[in-house]
Amino acid sequence: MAKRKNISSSVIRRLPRYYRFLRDLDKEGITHVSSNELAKRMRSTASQVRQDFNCFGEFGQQGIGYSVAQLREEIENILGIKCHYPAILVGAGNIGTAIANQVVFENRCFDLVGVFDKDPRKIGNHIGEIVIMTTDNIENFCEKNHVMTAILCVPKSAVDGLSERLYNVGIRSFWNFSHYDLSVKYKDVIVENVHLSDSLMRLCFKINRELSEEDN
Amino acid sequence: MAKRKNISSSVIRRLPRYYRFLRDLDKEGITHVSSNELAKRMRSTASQVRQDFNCFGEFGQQGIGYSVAQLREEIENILGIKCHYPAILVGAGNIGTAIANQVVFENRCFDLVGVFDKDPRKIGNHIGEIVIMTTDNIENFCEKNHVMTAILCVPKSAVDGLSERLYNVGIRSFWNFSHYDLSVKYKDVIVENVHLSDSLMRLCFKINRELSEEDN
DNA sequence: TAGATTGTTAATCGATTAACAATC
DNA sequence: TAGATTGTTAATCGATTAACAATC
Repeated sequence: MAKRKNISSSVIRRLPRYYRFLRDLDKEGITHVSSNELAKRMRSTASQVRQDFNCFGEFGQQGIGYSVAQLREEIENILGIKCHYPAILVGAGNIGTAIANQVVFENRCFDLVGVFDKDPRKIGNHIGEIVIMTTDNIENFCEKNHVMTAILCVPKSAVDGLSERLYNVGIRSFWNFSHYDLSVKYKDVIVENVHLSDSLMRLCFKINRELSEEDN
Repeated sequence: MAKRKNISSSVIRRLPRYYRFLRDLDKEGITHVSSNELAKRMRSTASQVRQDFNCFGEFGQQGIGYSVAQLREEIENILGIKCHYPAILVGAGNIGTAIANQVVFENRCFDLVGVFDKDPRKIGNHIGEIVIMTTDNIENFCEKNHVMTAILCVPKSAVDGLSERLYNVGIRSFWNFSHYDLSVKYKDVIVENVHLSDSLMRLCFKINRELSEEDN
């Protein structure tokens, strides 16, 4: 690990992508890679690759490049993938259920320990092996289970009240799928937003721009 | 609309968020807003707000501010939300189904005209009013229906072959949920990526960083 | 040794912030 | 008119790219 500068958000954004490409290289049986080769694969630049890695330490060897296995391991440590943070998911609707099944159960850094919904018809149903509980006693559950992170898949109207309750029992990190900007209300909170409709609007914008350029 | 500079990706990233906040202001019955007020709400800066809007034209009035309704409308036009692009969704698994029901049916820029899956057991099932079809004849369907955009919710292993087929029938815009970097392979393609597991890893990283800072 | 490639410093480029004249 | 706030130019800050000495 070593160095600890202030990592810029640009670098953070790229980290998981490095990890993915290194995992692929590893699978392909490639043992060493130069910043130049890696950059080509990722459509990045050798300079950027080296600068990014140098935020964290010196992982390469002059004249030779980087050991794929070692670099992969380093990035794994930097990301902290081997941690186990107890997490809950709130809102067992379409998205919530899909996220739980397809992403959360497969990830290695967060352990899903509870799923909550306010719809009485859903209470008692299962997601994986987890029983859906009512949100009424969510505070107790969080305290008992030392919940670190909440995954928010509830509608916008419900986030405000809910996030406040979770904040009050000490939860300070959120994976937020709702159309609500948590960081506007709380500033000592870690938030990763997945604003799906924002993403779709950006796609729309890019298409329009492309089409209007063709007209010229 | 007016001006047409090269809009930076930083500005594009922020556009849908402006749109959301303006919609909220509108709902609250607020008719005028200054760059300063808007910035406060969004935890941005007045300078940035004005700079961003000025990429597209002059929407404000000195001494008074911006008309919420007008600005909202302008951003709607900039984003192109009122367009109707025929889109297909490929991969009717957990995520695919959730995305279709919760995001795609509710958006206004893309019309979902077809859903595809290769699993024979899913063929014939419905998502909303749309019947799930086999991917075998996806090319024909795309051509007949002038499909503009593909939403990719298939596993990584399937993306490579599938995206090639879609590219070959002329599809040049993708909303990509798979762990695969389409833009590495095709450079004349518009891609919006939603790499969910990348997002979760970033959250993990940020938590770890926070915790290790507390140790100091 | 010669060639390759790193780590790192310096140069460039772009994005954000500050300042201010124009004007409602 | 005086106060407020824009649009826009200039200054600052940060991120990316280029360059190169160190070294495997």
